[in-house]
Amino acid sequence: MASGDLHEVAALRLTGAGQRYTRSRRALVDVLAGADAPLALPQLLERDRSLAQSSAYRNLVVLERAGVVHRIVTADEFARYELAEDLTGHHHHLICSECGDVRDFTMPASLESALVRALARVAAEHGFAAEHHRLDLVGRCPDCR
Amino acid sequence: MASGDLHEVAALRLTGAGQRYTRSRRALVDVLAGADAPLALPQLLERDRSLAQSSAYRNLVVLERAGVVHRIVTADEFARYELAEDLTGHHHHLICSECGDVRDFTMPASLESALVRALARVAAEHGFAAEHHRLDLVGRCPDCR
DNA sequence: CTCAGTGCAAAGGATTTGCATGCCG
DNA sequence: CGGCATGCAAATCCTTTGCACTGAG
Repeated sequence: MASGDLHEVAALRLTGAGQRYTRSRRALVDVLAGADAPLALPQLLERDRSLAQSSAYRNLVVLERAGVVHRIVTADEFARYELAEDLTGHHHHLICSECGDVRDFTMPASLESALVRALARVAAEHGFAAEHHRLDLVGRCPDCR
Repeated sequence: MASGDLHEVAALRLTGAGQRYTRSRRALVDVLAGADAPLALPQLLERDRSLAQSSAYRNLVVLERAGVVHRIVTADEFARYELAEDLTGHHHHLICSECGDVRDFTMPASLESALVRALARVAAEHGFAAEHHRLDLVGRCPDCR
């Protein structure tokens, strides 16, 4: 997605949620859009020094509620943030069990759709209203092997 | 797995890791074996009042390092613990996005193995040493719908 | 002027750690 | 006896919140 479109969509979703698309919210979206993996808060602050910690946390909550940002929790200390899937495309995460680093990957469409069908059946069996699924591959990254 | 075998395996793994299989560690394994879903710490303490909070946390770390217990992190505040997969069988988690509750489920073997093959390829492409995968289905549980 | 957004500093809360005591080997 | 395990209380550290200030409309 082009950067302009991205901001347009983000602005639309925020105003739809009764929120403004301010300078620092736009900055967060910019940083996330420029990353190829989910970022933890210290990484976000590092990539844009003008961000204040508390405001960043607060704005990430706002962006998440507006459906612009997605928050993920791995085994390590920090939560990580990425743009919502409908802005980036469906993907999964490769997580290093040693350093907690995360990378994106995708699966063959045929397998993905077989998975979705199977999960829909599972959800139905348990009376759950399925929202989404999450597939993580955990291992040692090249640096930690 | 029979309860006796379970404790035998647990004892073996702990001594193998240079650790003792003490009364409270055994109690943790008992509680986890009696649950049909991963438990958060307050739930563990509740199910066995003789457990002390700090020792429980400490022993869960020991048990995890010995490969007896597996720790999972959902989006909510508490980490959850379950017995290691080789003691219970491979399974996945149905997670309620509202209350954080977790249930176990399994997938058809054919799909599971197709998944494993695809993931092996992805790991290789990224230079990762694959350890395991994690598939979560997120939705609203019957109580929260 | 009004009110949401901001940033600093302080508070929260799950988890970890220090330390004195108890118990297994 | 020696050393790990225990449990209480205190410390940690990511994250949230209180509050006074600023800026957009």
